[in-house]
Amino acid sequence: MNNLFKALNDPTRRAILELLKEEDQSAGAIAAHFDISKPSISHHLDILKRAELVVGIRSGQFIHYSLNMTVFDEVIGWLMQFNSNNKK
Amino acid sequence: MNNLFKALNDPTRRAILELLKEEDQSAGAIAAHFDISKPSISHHLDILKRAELVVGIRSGQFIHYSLNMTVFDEVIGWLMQFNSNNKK
DNA sequence: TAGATGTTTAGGCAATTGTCTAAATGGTTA
DNA sequence: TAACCATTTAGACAATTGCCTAAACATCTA
Repeated sequence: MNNLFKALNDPTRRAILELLKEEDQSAGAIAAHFDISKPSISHHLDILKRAELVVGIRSGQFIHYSLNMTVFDEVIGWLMQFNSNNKK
Repeated sequence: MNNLFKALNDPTRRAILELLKEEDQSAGAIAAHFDISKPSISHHLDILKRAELVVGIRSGQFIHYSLNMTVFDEVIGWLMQFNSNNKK
């Protein structure tokens, strides 16, 4: 849960997720959307990978990144506990 | 959205939210649950307040903190966009 | 008004984070 | 194999974060 919020706590990483929501993309294609160096994007992708929010699959020279939707449910679940009316 | 994830990206702050889910509490009562100085807890509360995740209402010397449930929906809404099947 | 209690503000410090450039790794193709 | 392209790793640096102690502020009560 901590890794998840850490990964989500950055505008660039959230933008990457929104990009991947539209279409799976290679690391380079992702980087092309930002005014940030490729190594930095690579680092962001690593953090997203560790949080299991994205998955990277190598295909030749390219590594194609895509969302791992299931993990989002975990965060949603944590947040949902506050919306139920089980106050003491 | 940025302030929200920033506020949520800390174990102590998330624990404070879980405490307040059970019962509204004063700043001092909240601090008593942690092995952290009161000023530090006060600072955490300030961050939660800025994110509008909690509300503090003074009652005499005490300030009673409670959750502002509505804001949680904003985060849930952002996360939900990834679970729909509107991929291109 | 003093003194006591609850909370926040101020200032400082170590750890973490996001960025960069340079160099290394993995894979393709001539 | 050599040149090339895609990506990551390494190392450095400034900005941010979370913690602390000391001091200030706010409120109540004697």
